[in-house]
Amino acid sequence: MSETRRSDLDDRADRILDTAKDLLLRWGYRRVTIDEIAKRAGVGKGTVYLHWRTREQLFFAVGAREAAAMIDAVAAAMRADPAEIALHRYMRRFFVETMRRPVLRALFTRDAETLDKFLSSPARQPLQSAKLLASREYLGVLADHGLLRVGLRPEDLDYPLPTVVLGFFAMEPLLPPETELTLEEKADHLADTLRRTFEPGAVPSAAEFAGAADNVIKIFERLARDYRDAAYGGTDG
Amino acid sequence: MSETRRSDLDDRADRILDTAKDLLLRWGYRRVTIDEIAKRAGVGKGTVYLHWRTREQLFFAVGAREAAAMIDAVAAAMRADPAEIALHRYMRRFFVETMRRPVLRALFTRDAETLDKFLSSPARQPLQSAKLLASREYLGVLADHGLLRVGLRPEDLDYPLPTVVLGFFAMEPLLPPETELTLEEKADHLADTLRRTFEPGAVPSAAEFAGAADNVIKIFERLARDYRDAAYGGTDG
DNA sequence: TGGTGACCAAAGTGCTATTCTGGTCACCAG
DNA sequence: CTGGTGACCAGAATAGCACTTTGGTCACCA
Repeated sequence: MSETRRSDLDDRADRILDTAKDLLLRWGYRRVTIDEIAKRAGVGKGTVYLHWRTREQLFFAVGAREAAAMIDAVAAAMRADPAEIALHRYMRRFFVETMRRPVLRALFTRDAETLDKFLSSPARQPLQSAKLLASREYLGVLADHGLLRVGLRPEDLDYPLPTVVLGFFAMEPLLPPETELTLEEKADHLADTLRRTFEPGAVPSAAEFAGAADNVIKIFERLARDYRDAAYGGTDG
Repeated sequence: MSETRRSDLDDRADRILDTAKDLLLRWGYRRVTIDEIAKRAGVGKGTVYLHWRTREQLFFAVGAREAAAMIDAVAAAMRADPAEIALHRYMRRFFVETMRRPVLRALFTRDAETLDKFLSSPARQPLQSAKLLASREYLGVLADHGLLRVGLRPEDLDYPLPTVVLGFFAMEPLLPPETELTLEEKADHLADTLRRTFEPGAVPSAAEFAGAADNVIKIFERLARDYRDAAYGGTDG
């Protein structure tokens, strides 16, 4: 939430991204044209290309901005309650905040109609590594503060953690329509699974969370900033 | 593995299914024609239709027969060692045996090239419910014999169990090619997750497994039979 | 009477003409 | 002079059509 200096250009970028996001959700990736976005955002088509090099990068920016907002929400929760940095609490919130944002939900549940080839965008590459790095650092801090099961090293989670989380996203489109589970209940199951599988048996003390919270929050703030930079800087960095 | 009476018709069905499976794996769902299957199986095209009503049902039968064989392997392992009925051992083997059978692997990892619209086949409906029922019964037996965490009722697993398992299948196509994890290692992670999440902290005694094993094995034998019936009886039941 | 393969409708494929749209850049308003 | 624009163009997407393939049937036959 730290107010970085915002230029008029960023405001215009936001207007364009708002329009693009709106049309993306209403029409789906394929049907939205740059012309239409420019018209509705009240700018010339060329102006769009002053911000992003290609159509693909523009839509990537839509996703990156949403992701940044989602991570902001995660970091804010951690600031409000240090216990929120626990793996199961973090991933629980990650799940809920992602599913509540239509663009991200479509991304994570692979809504083909909305997203199409959006996924394979090569623009995601640099952010993928930023995300991986942040994840590694985060788990490192947890391990250092005894917030992972004893003997569990951060890299031990490289495979099983994303795999389990993926299951909860991938299950969404397969759930029968009459399912009565709320989003919160699903999130609880995810949290329960992660806590039992990866966290210590005894609940850590508030002091242990407090000691690690600052570092963890910094990691997520930086990650959010990386996403935002990727969204606006479009052309380079 | 119980030898049910096999007719000449079943032998012919097997020859056709063998051919269909072979071509399915080599050419993919789309390219395989009924003509080609009939020719290679040494029967007339009309004969294929004496066994299955549609092309879709024929390929469904290919999958059902594989599934039956996979469940046979699971049941055999349980017969050899009653401890194999534990949830984490069962799902571990389920995962390994599924991934080792190309047809099932393609099905579970959603290999689009091989399978295409194979998935949405309405013929799967009746087996889905058979599978669901078997799963419920199995979990019921586990609960009755103290092989689930105390307080955990079978229906409590309806959502989180398939969800976690799904993650391990869905992750497959997303793993970077240079991953060094073996199938066994992945299976170990799955087993570990399930054991910690759903099973009692203390390892149950051999007697507890032995008491439940007969019932559990019966459930899986019946399920295998249901799959086999669906594969051959094509037209009705 | 169980099995077959010629037959047919319908779906799929390849090809061409036409439309659409991402991306550029000469030009202009402030 | 400079940030912004929209007419313009190449190449990609789409529609339309002729032609081929193939799932499924059934009259016939060994």
